[in-house]
Amino acid sequence: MADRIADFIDLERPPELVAPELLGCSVVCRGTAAVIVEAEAYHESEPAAHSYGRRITRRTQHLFGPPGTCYVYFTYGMHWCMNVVTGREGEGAAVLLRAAIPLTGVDLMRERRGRDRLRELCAGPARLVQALDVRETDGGRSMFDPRVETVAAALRRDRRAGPIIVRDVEAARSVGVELPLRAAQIATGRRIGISKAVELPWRFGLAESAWTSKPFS
DNA sequence: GGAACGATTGAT
DNA sequence: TCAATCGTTCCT
Repeated sequence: MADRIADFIDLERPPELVAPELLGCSVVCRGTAAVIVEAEAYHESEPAAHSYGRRITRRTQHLFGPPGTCYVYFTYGMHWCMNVVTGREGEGAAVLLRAAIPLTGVDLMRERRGRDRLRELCAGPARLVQALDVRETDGGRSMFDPRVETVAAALRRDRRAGPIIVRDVEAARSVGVELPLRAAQIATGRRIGISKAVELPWRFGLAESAWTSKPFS
């Protein structure tokens, strides 16, 4: 099963190469779906990463799992964020999903978020997790299944199933994202909310998109 | 044991 | 600009 993940996207590479390829892919979870427009790369070799210094704790254990694993963490005493593990098992690399365009189950998202404005439902890592109802217990599970290739198929899974990522060209097109993306459509910049390794341009996003957590300047 | 600090968000 | 809020990290 794990070997077939490579048929989908080659996740066994550095996060700064995987992150831009996740743009335009759809995350589907518990009756909702959204198209990814912003993501950041983190690697154990730089101090902004939770895996820096090979710190393997209860919190970070899934960050060292096989590529495709979901890493969910709690922060600021109240928020949860989700990552996709990349690289080799035990490496500690991941891509933080930061923003997406709501695609399916918008009413559910509004209910979960307690907010109405479409623009703010999935624009931010903790907002995205809340809108999709991603849970702590989803950590450690794979976010890829080669048998599930479309948003519709992902939505047909067991309602209790956690987040899964698909590359659905039609779904992306329905919210104005044409795949494959051209290089010029991918913006890069400094990662948000960190105080170390701030110079790395490892934030990736859909250029000019109104759906990112912050504009790329 | 204790202090400081978050890969954030929403209100002022 | 600032408070909320609590697990993790790091120091004593």
